[in-house]
Amino acid sequence: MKTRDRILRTSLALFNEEGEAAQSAVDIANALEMSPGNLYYHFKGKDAIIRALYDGFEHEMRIILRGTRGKITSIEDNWIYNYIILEEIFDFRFFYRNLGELLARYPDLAMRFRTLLAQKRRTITDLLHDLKKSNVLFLDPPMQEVLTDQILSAMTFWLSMDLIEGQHGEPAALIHKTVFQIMALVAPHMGESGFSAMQAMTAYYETQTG
Amino acid sequence: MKTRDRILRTSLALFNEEGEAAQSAVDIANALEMSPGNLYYHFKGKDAIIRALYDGFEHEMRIILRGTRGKITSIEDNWIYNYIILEEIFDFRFFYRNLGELLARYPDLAMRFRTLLAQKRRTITDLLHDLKKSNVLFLDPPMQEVLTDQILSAMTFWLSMDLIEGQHGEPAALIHKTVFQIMALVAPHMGESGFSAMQAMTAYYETQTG
DNA sequence: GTCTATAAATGGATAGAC
DNA sequence: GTCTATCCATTTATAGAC
Repeated sequence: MKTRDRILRTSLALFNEEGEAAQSAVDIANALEMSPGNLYYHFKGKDAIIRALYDGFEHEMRIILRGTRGKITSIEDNWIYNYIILEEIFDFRFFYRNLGELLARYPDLAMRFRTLLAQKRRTITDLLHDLKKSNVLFLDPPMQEVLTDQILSAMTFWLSMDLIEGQHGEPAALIHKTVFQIMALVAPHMGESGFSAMQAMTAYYETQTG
Repeated sequence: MKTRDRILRTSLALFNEEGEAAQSAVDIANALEMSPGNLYYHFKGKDAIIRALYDGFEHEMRIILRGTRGKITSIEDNWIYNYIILEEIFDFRFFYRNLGELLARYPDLAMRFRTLLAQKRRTITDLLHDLKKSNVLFLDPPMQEVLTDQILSAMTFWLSMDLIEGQHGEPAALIHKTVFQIMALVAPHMGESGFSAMQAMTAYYETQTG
């Protein structure tokens, strides 16, 4: 593997496990058993590494967001789709655990992240629209706005909440729990079928965790 | 005013406006037109200042959380109560905009914040319980759990979301919007009256924001 | 491409005079 | 209580040898 890629891989792992703030350029070099000088030959510094990592994240996320135009028409599809998004976020969790800090430090990334968030918002809107058309969901426009915000928030801060709460369990369980919480935001708007769908989800959730 | 209090007041203002991470001990001293040495005479460093500020926040918040045992029985009471909590959080917004960072740096504060969060959770649970008793709300226990999480999340990350989204408007409008979003989490569980209550809230919200 | 060595900058902290 | 002066530690960044 090329040195550049090794640096990115190791940095990502370090950031995810120990937190981005705790790692200096020298720490990264040490973890790679490489001199700081060499690290600086490949990347101008920690900033450049973080930007390169964000490039990767953004690229992947855009593919996911674009990949499902009009294909999500059932609650089950929706469930899977949420899973895919959350898995991707989890792979770059260092970024989401430090959002405020990072976006304040890199205004260019802040702008790009906002654009990505707007894209995500559009995807959620489309998705809710499709579910309404399939008569799975019943929402008036203002409530749809609010629900979109709620989903977007849940998808952005689940990792922060986990960090705050302390006891970290299995990543799979955390992602599963978060998907469940997102579905629970939608469930109350599913009318008659909503109650039973929620029951089924709860039951399913219980077999997964309890 | 005592020097100690001047330091706390100015630090809080600086942290809230410029972000905690951007301020060094020397910056704070400069803002107070005071030597760093003098600052260190009163506080062992930025750490001690932050801890003192957190003491204040925790004290106030505990009073608010305890202050309304069994007094919230209507949706309107609930609205006001949310307002009071969010105003208090806003006064110490630097803390909430940097939660991850700060709690990682001060494990003792992390522990205290978790305890406070648990207290808040209990308050929300009690509150939902009272609203159920008053026949305003209809929830089965698992859904109540989920709704509690949703409310707690909304109350914890509204400032982060505002920071990310960029264009900051009036603080009052932001708080108002957040209260509305929290009420919108509850509204779908209010049965027949829920729809009309939500309509009324939306109308009211619209008159407030334009 | 990779290393060693070192400079430059920053922020945290203290001693001692007033 | 407050100031000046200074020191220490950490991190970023570069020059030049191999």
